[in-house]
Amino acid sequence: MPDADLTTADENTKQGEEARGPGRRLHGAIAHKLGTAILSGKYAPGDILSGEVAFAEELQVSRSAYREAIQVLTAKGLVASRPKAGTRVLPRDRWNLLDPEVLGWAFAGEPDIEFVRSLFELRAIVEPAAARLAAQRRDKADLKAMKDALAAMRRHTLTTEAGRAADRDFHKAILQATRNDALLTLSASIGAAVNWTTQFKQRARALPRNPIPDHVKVYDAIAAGDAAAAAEAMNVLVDLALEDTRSSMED
Amino acid sequence: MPDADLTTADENTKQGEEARGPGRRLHGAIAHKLGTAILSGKYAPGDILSGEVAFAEELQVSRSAYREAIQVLTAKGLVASRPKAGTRVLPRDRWNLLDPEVLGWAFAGEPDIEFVRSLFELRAIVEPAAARLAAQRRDKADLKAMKDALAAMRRHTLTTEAGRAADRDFHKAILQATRNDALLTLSASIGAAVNWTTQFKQRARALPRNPIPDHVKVYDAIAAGDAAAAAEAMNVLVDLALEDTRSSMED
DNA sequence: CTCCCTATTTACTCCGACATATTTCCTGTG
DNA sequence: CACAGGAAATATGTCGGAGTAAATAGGGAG
Repeated sequence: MPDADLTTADENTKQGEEARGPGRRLHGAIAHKLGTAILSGKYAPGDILSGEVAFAEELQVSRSAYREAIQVLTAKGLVASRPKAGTRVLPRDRWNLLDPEVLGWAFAGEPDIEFVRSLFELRAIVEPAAARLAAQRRDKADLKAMKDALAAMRRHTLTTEAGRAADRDFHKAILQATRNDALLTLSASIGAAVNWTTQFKQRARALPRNPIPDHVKVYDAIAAGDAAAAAEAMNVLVDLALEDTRSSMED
Repeated sequence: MPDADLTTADENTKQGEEARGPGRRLHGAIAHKLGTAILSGKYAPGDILSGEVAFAEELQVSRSAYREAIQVLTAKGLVASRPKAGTRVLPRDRWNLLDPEVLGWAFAGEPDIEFVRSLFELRAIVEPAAARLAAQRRDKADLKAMKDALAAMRRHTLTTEAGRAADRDFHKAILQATRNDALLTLSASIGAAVNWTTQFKQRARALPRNPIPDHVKVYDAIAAGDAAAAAEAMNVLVDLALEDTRSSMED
């Protein structure tokens, strides 16, 4: 049972607009709290969060707020509610792990290293193929977006937030060039995951090598329309990230 | 604006448990209605669904029900609500297209053929790589699950629902053998999409070729632990589906 | 004539109570 | 002793109202 009160919910009412924090609404804060609890394993699949009124009292909020939070969790496939039976945590394979918010919850506490590995493995599968398609379908605007992102990466290093944002922009530009909405959505999730990992572990040694030349190789191949070279160049990039993840697993 | 009343919501109260219909709850029905409206383009990104009370009256439901529905849409990244500004439809790149429910909404009306193509393209990228991993990591239980699914596919043909379910089970067993939760979640979405397409267009000519031998080749390669052969065999499978999608685009 | 400050309108957010459906337990019968 | 039917208990689903934050429009000053 959650013993902590919801004093953390007070902060979100203060910060106004587009905060990325625990949730800018009351029910958002509750969803964050419950979501992290589920993702961290505090509530295992099959457990029932019985007692709508009990939880509402526990969290010092009205039943409506608690109910809206449950609605969010239900929408993401984490729980399912049935009258009398209570709210049950669904099995993992029903969870929508690719949801950016769920990803945030997964990385809020101690992220499961196996899950991080699976995400980078997925990235290693998708991005080279995306680079291949981008090489075939990119237009001038796409190339300009990639070029701008590269320039920004050179100005700021990857140790700064601006530099990491430029890195994300570069990959996003590639995904946009694929003219594939499903891929684009997927990349948004993966990008968020990568962002969370870098934010979680601020390890300085994470950049053992200058990433710019590898990125330039990807760009050149896409600009030249060489699909095979683009896929191979991107393969080098993501394999480096995958290796980095594997090495950090041994810590 | 939605002119139809929500009499369709009555049916969901009757059917009890795990119905796959428009929504087994009232707010679920509203979310379905609004979700399909957004996915079909009836409400374009940037449009505001202003008037909580107006919509609630329009739909003949209470504000709470409408509000819960909006909460679901918000959780899936389709809309964002702010005081005074109203509820605004977010740009497409914020949408969680991989959410099974969103996929259902996309296929509820006239599915966008470009989007269907992008989904099958994603499948063509992911599944061969998944087969490769499965060949390296599968154990006896995985192989048994695949074998059982194959047997079920032989018993029922793909023209029946049971046969298609067996097909999904086969692919799911492969994805489970990858030991990759992110891939598994993704395959659930893709499987739902494939299911929706077959359900949407009941074209008899969609099966020009006996799919069993191709599936057996995938199974044999995975059982043998031959990663390259597994990837190639799966490639044949998904390329056939992709070609089928492309040909149906010309209708 | 333009810019800034203020007040009003507007629409979302939160709250507490009522109605309803379902599960479980108990009792009676075969 | 086992099974079926009914009643009670409990959680979910629904409803209308009050509070609050924000955007727009209007007025005043520069």
